[in-house]
Amino acid sequence: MPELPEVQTIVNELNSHVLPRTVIGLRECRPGTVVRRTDAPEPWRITRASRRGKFIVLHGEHNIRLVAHLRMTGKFVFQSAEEAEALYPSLTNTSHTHVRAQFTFTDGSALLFIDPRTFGVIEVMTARQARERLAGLGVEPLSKRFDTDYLQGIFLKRGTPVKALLLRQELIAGIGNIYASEILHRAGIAPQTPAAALLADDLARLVSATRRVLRLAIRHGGTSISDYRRVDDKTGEFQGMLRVYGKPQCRCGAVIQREMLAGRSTWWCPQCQPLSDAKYLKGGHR
DNA sequence: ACCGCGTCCTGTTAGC
DNA sequence: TGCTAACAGGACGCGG
Repeated sequence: MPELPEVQTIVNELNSHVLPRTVIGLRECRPGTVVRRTDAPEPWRITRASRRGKFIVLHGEHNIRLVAHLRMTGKFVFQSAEEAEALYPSLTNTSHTHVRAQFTFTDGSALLFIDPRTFGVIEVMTARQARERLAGLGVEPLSKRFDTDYLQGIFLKRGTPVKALLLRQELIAGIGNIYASEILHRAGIAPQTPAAALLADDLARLVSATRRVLRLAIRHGGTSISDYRRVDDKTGEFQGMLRVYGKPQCRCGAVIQREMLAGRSTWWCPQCQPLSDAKYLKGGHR
């Protein structure tokens, strides 16, 4: 589920509503959810949260970092001291099911890690280990390094459909299945287009569409398709601005097509994102 | 190097 | 209505 805009929204809300706080307990409610690569002597203070790709990093004293990945269905839900106390001592028996881990803070408040499909993980590690963990990620699509030159480099001689490459975290960090479709639609590029067949003009539109879509989505608190919720349990608002993902019809009137590409459902408008054979024949950039 | 597939899980929905 | 199968926002590892 959570892609860059959702993860950024969560990080922003952790920073504005939850952190800094001091942890007196990190309880693993389901084995395998919390991976301890270093000791975190409690209590310890979490000062702030940051994002790298789709990872959430919680920065703490004693050089401790918590690196969390929400995968498909993970979410953080904050409980004030009053809310947490009302449910004590049946901590797992909260109004939420699927609580996989729980942070308890010195002021009695709590942060729940909820994840029905249990793919999500929270890793406790040192700052150095965290750097290594995240070292393999590609450029941040909202950074200056993400430009047409960069795309040209990673698309060079690749016949892979451009959408499959947008999803590769070691190339570009943070784009997932929904935004890949939305970005390509706004760039006017068919998802099946072989990456190397994109022209300089296409790359420029792809860069600007990526920035535009991700920024807009962040501004609207992300996309809530089914179970994504913000830390305060509110929904995001970007789902109202989706143009192809899950849509029957494009605003241009054409019927939206759906196809499995690289194992993921892919949505596009055949009219706004034409498959141009002429481009392939020319091949390469420029 | 690349592709598709199965895998980790649970929940929801579409179809019979 | 009730059962079953397909599918779901992610990522990794395998074999071809």
